[in-house]
Amino acid sequence: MPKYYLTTAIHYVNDDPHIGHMYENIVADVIARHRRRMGDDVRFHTGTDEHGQKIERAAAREGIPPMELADRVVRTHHDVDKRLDISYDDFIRTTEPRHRLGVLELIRRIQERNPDDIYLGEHSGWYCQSEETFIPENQVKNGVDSDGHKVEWTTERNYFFRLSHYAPKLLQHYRDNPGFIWPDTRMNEVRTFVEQGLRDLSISRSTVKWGIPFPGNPDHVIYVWMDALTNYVSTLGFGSADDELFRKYWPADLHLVGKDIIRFHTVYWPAFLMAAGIELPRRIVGHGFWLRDHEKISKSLGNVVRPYNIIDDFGPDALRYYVMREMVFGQDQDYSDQSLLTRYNADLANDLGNTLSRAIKMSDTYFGGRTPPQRCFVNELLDKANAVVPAYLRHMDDLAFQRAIESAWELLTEINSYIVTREPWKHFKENGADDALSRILWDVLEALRIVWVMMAPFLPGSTREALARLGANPDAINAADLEWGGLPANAPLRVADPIFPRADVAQYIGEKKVDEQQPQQPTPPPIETTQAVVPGVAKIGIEQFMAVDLRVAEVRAAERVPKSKKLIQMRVFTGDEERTIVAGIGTKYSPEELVGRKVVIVANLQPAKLMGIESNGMVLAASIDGEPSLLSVDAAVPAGTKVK
RNA sequence: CGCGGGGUGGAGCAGUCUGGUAGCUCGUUGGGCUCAUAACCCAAAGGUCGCAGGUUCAAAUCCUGUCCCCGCAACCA
Repeated sequence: MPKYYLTTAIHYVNDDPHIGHMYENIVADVIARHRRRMGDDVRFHTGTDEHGQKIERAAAREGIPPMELADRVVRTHHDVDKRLDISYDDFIRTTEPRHRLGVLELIRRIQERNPDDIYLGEHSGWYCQSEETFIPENQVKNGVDSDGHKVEWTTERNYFFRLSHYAPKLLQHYRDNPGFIWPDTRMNEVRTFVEQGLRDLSISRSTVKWGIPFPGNPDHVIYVWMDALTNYVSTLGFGSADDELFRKYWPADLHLVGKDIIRFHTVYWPAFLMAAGIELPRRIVGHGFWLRDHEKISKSLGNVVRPYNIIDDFGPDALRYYVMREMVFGQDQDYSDQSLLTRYNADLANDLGNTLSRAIKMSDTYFGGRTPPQRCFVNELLDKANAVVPAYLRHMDDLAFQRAIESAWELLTEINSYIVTREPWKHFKENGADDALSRILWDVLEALRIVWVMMAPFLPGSTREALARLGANPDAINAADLEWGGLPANAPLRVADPIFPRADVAQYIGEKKVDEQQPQQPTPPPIETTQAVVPGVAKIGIEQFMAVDLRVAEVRAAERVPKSKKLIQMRVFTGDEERTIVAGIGTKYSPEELVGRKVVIVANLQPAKLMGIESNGMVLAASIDGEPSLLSVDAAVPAGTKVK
């Protein structure tokens, strides 16, 4: 029995699961269920990534230990996975001892095999004392970070991984294994990145406490990505006394990840493994994102999607079906409850569910609650099934889930068409429940059974129910069950309520719209209020305010900064001199309309370089969601006038 | 010339690698059926495949140029 090891990325516990997490787990689950029934010995893992500074800080803001935050979010992940019927074999948390063993073993093997690959080096950057962390260059302004804390240029000694040595080996691996990264566009992207050369990677932090201590130097914590990636082997017992699973299932056959972290999985991870002398995973698959109105979903935009209501009201299979059917695998796709329910009604209620109802009802009526006594092995439904099933299987293997579902639907459509053409009700009236009618209805039920078997990985719960109603074995969903002839004759079947009751879309959207706009009630309060200004700002004295030199200035010339998105470079007259100011207001204002305008500026700001241009001051503007609105004064006020 | 994705009937999308009558879902219109969840079946209307050139017997598809939209990266002093 061939083994098949697949994983999702482990999810970061700084937030409750949303549509993105759900999607990734659903896709992995569909693959896992499909591989299982095709006869593979499947191992399917998911989990959570719980270390690192973000968690440390998020927990600190709530005034709780990091572990408490992690525990809480992990519970919601467990809960959501359960509600979505995710059939994972193991769930790893990076805070577990077994994970720590795996990470330490990975480092040990690298040090043993390639002693030069991990070395102590220096890392320089803006360091913030109060937050005990390095602040990215772009968040530092005038010696202060975005939260207003003082930063200093600091050099820290860190452990580094000699990633630079692995660029040629990685490129060779990409060449030798064209299927290593999927889809191809991602492969091209990664290859281009690696061809530009790789810099060594800092793999320890002395400024973070929440993590795994670096071996031999407990002042350092292992960098979160090195920590996190190792989950794929630590779950299998790598580094522990019992590594039987590791020996059996590694290398992974498929790592399923979001396209945003494809680089970590196709560059860092393989390089670590090469250095440690461990076999590389067979394939990394990067899926697309769910968008909202063509925009990326993010917490700061407040458009996070958590379709818990949908799951509650329509069942896990409604969501599972929608995400698998609607998204071209690998690409981005818009999410909306509206389109989900439209899909649900059109496909699941009207087609799949309704066909089940009508077929079962007829057989129930004509053949006394049983499947027809006569089976049939020559007809157009059989031909259609024989044509469709291989195509379906091919699409499943190609990760073309959308097309696989479409293949199943080809047969389903044919069934409905067949019913109308044969008019079983008319046949029954004219001839009673004779052999011919028996064969017609058995065809219908049998073809329908095959449709459901094809849908089994996507709709696990509903499929069991449907097969039971059809008089078939609810667990018979394997490759052999895709062949014509599986439905027993004269077996009891069951009439029941619609398996997918139609949704009143307009009414539902009207009532439940809250689900799209607001977080769920049980959701903890937002953890990171990104640059939320108002509440936390400290009071300052008048003398501090007076230290700010605000002045009226006249814009004399303005032009866009080439290649920037929103930067406008201006020459402004401040009463006694002209100076250059660069401002990020290009999304709202054009250079033409700025010229001649009077604006208010901070005249005594330290100069700063933006896109290589020195800016001497800041133009004041009120901004709503990043959309600036300039402060203005009466035209009569001369340039240079002080503002207070 | 930073990296990448996209522009196809009213809406949302396939198709582009491997040129050959432009396809799917929803919606609209007409007809049919009554077994079924006002479901199902048949048919119709509706597209200069962003724009301009080129290659070819033939271009949504290949090549060149160009415009627009969206992510990422770098900038919002």
